[in-house]
Amino acid sequence: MSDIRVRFAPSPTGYLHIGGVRTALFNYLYARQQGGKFLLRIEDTDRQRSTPEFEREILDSLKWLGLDWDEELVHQSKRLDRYREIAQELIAKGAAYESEGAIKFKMPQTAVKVYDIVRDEVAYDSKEFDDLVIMKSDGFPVFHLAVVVDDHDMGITHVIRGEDHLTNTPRHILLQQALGWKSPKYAHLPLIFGSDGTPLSKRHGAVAVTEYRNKGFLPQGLVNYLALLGWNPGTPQEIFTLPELVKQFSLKRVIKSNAQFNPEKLLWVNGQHIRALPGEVYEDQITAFWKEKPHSPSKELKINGTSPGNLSSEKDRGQGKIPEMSEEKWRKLIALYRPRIQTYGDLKDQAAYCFAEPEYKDAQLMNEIKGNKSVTGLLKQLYGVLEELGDFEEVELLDQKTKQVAEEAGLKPKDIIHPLRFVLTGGTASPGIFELMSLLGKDTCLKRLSAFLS
RNA sequence: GGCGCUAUCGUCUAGCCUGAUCUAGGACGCUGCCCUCUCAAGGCAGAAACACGGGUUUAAAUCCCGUUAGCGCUACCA
Repeated sequence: MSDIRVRFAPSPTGYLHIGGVRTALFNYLYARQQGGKFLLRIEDTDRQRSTPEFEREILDSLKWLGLDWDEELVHQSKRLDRYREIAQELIAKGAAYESEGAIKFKMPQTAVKVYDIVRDEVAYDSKEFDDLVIMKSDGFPVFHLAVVVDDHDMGITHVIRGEDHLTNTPRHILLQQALGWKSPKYAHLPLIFGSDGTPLSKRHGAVAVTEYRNKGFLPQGLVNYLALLGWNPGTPQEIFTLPELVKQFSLKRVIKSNAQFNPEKLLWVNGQHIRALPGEVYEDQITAFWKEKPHSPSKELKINGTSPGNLSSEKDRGQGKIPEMSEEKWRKLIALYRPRIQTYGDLKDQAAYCFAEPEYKDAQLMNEIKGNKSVTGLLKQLYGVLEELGDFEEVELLDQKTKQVAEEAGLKPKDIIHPLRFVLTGGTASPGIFELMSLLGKDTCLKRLSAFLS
C-alpha cells in the first residue's frame, strides 16, 4: 500500500461523458496499479447548474464501468466555510484583497515552472496572469481556490486531469506557495475530440456513458477503447480487461497529442469483448440487458403473437421479460448471433425476424422469387418434406432433407437455401439457415412458407 | 492578440529520449482473396503517413531553429 492518492472531480452539471470517463479511468488505473487511493470529489459550487440527479447519474456510470472509488465522497458545497477561512488567511497574509465584494488573489510577479509527468517541464511567467478572483461576491469559491484547498486537504499526491487545465496549473502552484503548501505532482492528459477535430459534443453522436450503456455496450469495451485514446502499452495488444489495464498502465506512456474519438473502433473493441467473454457471462449479460427495463429498448423488440416457438402472449408482453421464448431457444439464439453483433442492442436489428413476422422490404427480390415457378415449386416440395419431420431439433437432418430436395431437382443447395432464407427472414443475411430453421421451429417455418407461397 | 501545448497512414498509434536495424511497424475503417448456403466471425493480401523550410551529422521520422496548422488558457464556469 503506497500513499499515492488521486482523485476524479466531476461537476454534477451534466451526465458523465466520454472525456470524463477517460480522466476517471486514468486516475483509477494509476491508483490501483500503485496500490494508492482513488477518491471522488463532487465539484458542485456552481449552484445554478449542479443537480443531485446528475450526481447520481455520474456515480451510477462510474459503478457500471467498474471504477470503484475509495473513502467518502467529498462535496465542495459542504466545505464553504473552509474556503472562506483560507481566503481570509490569504488576506491576512497580504496575498489577497477584497474587490467589489469578491476576493482576489494578488498574482505574484514571478517565473513558475510546472513539472508535468506527461510533458516534462513547462515554464510560465506569471506577469501574464491577472489577479485571480478566488471568492465570488456571493461568497462561493471559484474553481481555482476550491481545487487547491481540496487537493491539499484530501492529501492528493497526483493530479491527473485534462490538458485544458495545463495553463491553470501555474496559478494553482502560486496559490499553494502563498499558503505554504506542497504542490502535488501533475499529469495533463490529451483532450478527446470529435471526428472533425472540435470538442466532443452531441453533434458527434453519443457522448454520455448512459447512452452507451443503453445501446448495449459493455463497460469493459468502453473502458478498453478509452484507455487506448491517449495511452498505449507499447506492445501490439489492443484488447484488455480492466485488471490487465491496471497491470500495464503507465503515466509515462501517456500520449501528448489530442485524439479523435472513433466510434467504429469502439464498436470493434466492444465486439471483441463480446466474443472473448466466457459463455455464461455473455449469456447473463445479454439476457440482463434485454430484461432490464431502464437500460434496454426491449419493448421495441416485441413481438406479435405470431413469433417463433411459444412466444409471449399479448399479456406477458411489457413485463420486461425476454419474450417467452423458452430458455433453451433464447440461448440458442444468442449463441447464434454472438459472432454477428458488436453491441447487445444489435440483436434488435439483426434478429428481428425471430421475434416477429419477417418484413419483405425488397419488393423486387420478392417478385423475382415468387415469379419463379421452379423456385416456388421447389419450396412447395420442401414444405412437404419438412411437414413430415417430427420436430426441427436436429439441424443435421434439416440440412440433409433440404439439400436432398434441391439435388433431386438437379439443383445446387444454394438454389433452395437462398430463397428459403428470404422467405424465413425477409432478407438475405442470417445465421446458418439450418440452425435458424431449428431455432424458429417447425410451426413458424411452415407457416412462413405457406404464407409466402399462397 | 498574448501565453502555453501539440504535429507519423482517413482515425488510434509504435518508433523519437539513447540518430544508422525505417524501402516507417500494428490496429480500426476501406479494397481483394480464402472459408462458405447468405451475413458475420476467422485467416491471408493490398492501398494508405514521417506538416513545411532550414540547419547539425558520414547518416535524421528521430537532435536544433524557424514557419504553418490545430488545440487549450486568457470568466465573480469548472
